Amino acid sequence: MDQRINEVNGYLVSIFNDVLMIEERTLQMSQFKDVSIKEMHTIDAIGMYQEHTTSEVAKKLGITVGTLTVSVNNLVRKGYVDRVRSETDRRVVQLALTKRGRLLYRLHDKFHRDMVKETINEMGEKESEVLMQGLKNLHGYLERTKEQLPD
Amino acid sequence: MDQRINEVNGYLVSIFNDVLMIEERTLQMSQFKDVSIKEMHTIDAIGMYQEHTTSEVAKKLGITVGTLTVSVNNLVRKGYVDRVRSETDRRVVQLALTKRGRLLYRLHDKFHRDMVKETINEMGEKESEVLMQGLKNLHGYLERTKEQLPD
DNA sequence: AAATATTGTTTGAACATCAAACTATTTGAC
DNA sequence: GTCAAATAGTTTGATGTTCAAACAATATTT
Repeated sequence: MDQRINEVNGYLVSIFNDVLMIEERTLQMSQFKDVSIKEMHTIDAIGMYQEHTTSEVAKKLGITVGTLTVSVNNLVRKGYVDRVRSETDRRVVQLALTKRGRLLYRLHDKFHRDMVKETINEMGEKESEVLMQGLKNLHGYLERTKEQLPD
Repeated sequence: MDQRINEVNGYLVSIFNDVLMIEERTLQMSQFKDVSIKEMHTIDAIGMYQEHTTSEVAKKLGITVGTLTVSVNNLVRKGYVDRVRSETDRRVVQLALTKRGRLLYRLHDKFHRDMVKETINEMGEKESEVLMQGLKNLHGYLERTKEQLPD
């Protein structure tokens, strides 16, 4: 049992590191060299479809609003994000991707989907169901742990 | 199938973010408030047992040697890491954890192990085997992807 | 012995992050 | 309706992270 725990733990850690590393390198090799991995995640959190406020995106990313403002300044300057003041509440800023931002979003999304697709294709229907259940358990445990943390 | 991919992908992303967030918050609440999550991973890469050179640790972390030198400066100042010049090759620096560094290492390791243990305990022997197989597949795919990247 | 290679450090520039002070706007209390 | 309080976002100062490039010290090769 202890052995199993170490093995699963090891795979998880490796997977985390590899995904980040591959994402980062892939970006640097693409036409989007001016985007860091953190900026990529900000673009991902802003999302393709609806507009989202600064506060919403900051919460989703788990960073402060101030940090996001700075990052969005850079992304606007580089042409990936648009800032739009809300008409109904002039305090609110809606964030949205530019055309170029959406192009990058789709590229990144494809990387993620291909990664998972490849894994699942090697497994049967039943195994992939169990894998998902395992991830769901892990996710549930983490959500419960998060709730126990102060504020 | 497409739905399954989205679900697995979603869980993976959430798990990544949650683990990082929980690790960070747990550190801030502990007696180790002066250690960031990045520094924690550096401590983890230096490891409990053998000494490792600066180059080895940098490679493991996927950062440049220069970046590691700066980070190790801080960790030495804060009392978590010792630098020892190799006797056999005076260019080489061996990195090792101090007593306090080892204490933190064990705390972090326990967090990881508890996280996985909880998940596995909720599953039967067979399911945990399948979960591991899934993670192994994913890991294999990532390793192959990594090899295809230039240097 | 001199040229070359290796190991690590330093430095300058850009980004990431937070907390706290600040501005603009909206909401609520009276 | 006005004024106080709350809310949304920005700015700023401090610290950390990261890389590339220049550098220093040491080891290896020729």
